[in-house]
Amino acid sequence: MNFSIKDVARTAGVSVATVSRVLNNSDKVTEETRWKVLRAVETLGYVPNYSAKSLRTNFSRGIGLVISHDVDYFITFPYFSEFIRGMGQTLSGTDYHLVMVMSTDSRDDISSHLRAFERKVVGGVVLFDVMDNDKRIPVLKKYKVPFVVVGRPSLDEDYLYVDSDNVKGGMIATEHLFKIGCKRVLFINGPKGHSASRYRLNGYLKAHKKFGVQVDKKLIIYVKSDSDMKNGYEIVKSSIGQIKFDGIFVSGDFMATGAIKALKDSGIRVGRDIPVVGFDDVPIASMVSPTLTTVKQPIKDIGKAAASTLVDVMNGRNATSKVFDVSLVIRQSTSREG
Amino acid sequence: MNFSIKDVARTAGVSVATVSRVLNNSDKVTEETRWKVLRAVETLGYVPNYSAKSLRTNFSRGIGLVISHDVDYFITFPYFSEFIRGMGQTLSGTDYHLVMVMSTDSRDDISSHLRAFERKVVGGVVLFDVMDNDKRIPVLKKYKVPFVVVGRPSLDEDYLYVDSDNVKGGMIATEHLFKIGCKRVLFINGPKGHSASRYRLNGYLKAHKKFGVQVDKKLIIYVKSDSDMKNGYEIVKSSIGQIKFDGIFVSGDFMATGAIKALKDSGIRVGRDIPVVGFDDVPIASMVSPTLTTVKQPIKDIGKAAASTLVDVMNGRNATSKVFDVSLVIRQSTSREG
DNA sequence: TTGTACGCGTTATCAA
DNA sequence: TTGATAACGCGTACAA
Repeated sequence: MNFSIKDVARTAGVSVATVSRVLNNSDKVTEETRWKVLRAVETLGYVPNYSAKSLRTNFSRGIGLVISHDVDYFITFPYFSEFIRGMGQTLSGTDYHLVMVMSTDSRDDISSHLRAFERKVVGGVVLFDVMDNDKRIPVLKKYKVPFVVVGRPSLDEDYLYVDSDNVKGGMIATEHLFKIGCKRVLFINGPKGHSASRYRLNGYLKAHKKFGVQVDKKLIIYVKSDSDMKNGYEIVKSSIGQIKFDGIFVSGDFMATGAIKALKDSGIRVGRDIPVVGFDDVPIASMVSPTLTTVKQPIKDIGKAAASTLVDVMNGRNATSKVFDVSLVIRQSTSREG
Repeated sequence: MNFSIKDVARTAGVSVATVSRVLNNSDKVTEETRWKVLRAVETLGYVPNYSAKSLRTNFSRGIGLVISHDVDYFITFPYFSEFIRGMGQTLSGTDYHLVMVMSTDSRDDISSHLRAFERKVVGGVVLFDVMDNDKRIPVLKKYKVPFVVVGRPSLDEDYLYVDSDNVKGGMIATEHLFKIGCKRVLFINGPKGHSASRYRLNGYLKAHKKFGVQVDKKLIIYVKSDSDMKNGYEIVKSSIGQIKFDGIFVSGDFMATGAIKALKDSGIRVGRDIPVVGFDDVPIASMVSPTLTTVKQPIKDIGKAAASTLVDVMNGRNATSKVFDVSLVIRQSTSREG
């Protein structure tokens, strides 16, 4: 039931070399032989064996996404899902496929990436969840593994990346809160050391400068591990009474949902008393109540760009890094009417 | 930088056959030669080439998950994310890897699965999002593609599946609503034809029988396409005033979130006026307000079982289908105090 | 323009 | 217990 290139050759009455040439539309073949071959492929339902292809060409069409065991809950974040969806849309209809490697290594260990590449399970990798000066990058370079980074973890940007404009994001979120009268904006940022956290903080500070507001470092809080809803809930819960604030900027909608719940549970009116701005604009943002004002990132587009950039690199085409614009989506959580 | 088995053999002073034997701990080898080989592997940092392995053995360690282009948003559902996470946890530390194939075919087209299998990109597939009497199943059987089904789409269960007890789920959800005084429970079910929808309806009907409540077919609504939050919102919105109901059972937390929002937007108090029960118990269920009473499915466990079952099948071991228990998690959305 | 023949890295068969 | 070697399906250098 599984035909090989030989069967096609025999059926078409040509040599395997010719079949190969037609299938990889290389070299010259007459229209007639091309037609004969394609007809044979069709009748047999021939499907090329990618293992053989990969072995022969030393090239794999697997797009690697390595996920460390200890942070596998990352998969469940709406941001990540949407990102993968974007990659999928780019890869759809191509011969490339997404390979998720679940490693037992810790998140900053590159060996799983390397192994997957050497095994030819993947032909390149997407590096996400990157830290400042991520140590994995130089290693990938050293071993010549094609890769693309989601985010910008270092200043000497000597690698390909796709990112959204986090500085602008942090800025417009904070600005919006200032504009509606906030003076002391609590900033629940992502984990310290994460590149996105740094850029967003930058934007937050910029907005302060622009509006002539003094920065109070006590208002800047980093979540310990990765951002999730519980963090948002607990941080706000414990901040109430401890720190004075009249607005909240949360680095992630999921967390913001938790923050809002904490306010509500404390009898504080979201919007009227304390406005809240999130980040990402994932689907739940428009379904929670109050609906969430947030910084919209084109996550799907970032995923698409990551995939196409990586494929380009894998094929030796030159590609360029991209930074995507963000925008503020104003909803109920910053409405003073609420 | 990429060593082959030959290099290992040369370094260890043995033949490639011996190296292969050691690496696949087949056959007999003396402790001494085994040690020599392993040492050589270690020093060279040898990593086997899976393409070659796959070519030779006609076996692929890719666990296939085919996603149709037209329903790719499925990826973003919390249920799916958690499911993948479960699979990942089982696969972590093994040589198997998850392969997501984005197809351009429609969802009931099996050809992408077949192609991925014939290409040896995957060695088996997970079939999810199945319909009653899914036509893909007999085809997979015919072509001897190892597979496992998530759900139970047909009565002659002549295939391996993992599922949760949807009948019980539908039953305990409805029962709970009856117990707190509801008489007319609006049931927003998944799409018609989906196997899970059928089982949950079954449970819904059973509860009616048990409590001696007449079933009003007008109260049973199927979402058109796949369940999402908007469906929940719009269905409830348009039902208010049209149909009399005093409780809602929604087949999915995401949709339930939409349903709750619709009630709130209409000035109806969730819980006190109209209690709502969801399904799944995804993370947002405990973060929305009111928090959501829901049927908890062990989604991650289902994912784990799907992966391990498929690996068993791929290796010719015999495996058994599994049905996972569900339970009711009572929260605020069914509290009369709310 | 087309065909022959080799080799990619691995496993399995057969001899030794 | 170990080694030599054929074969898996494919692409390509070289020959025709």
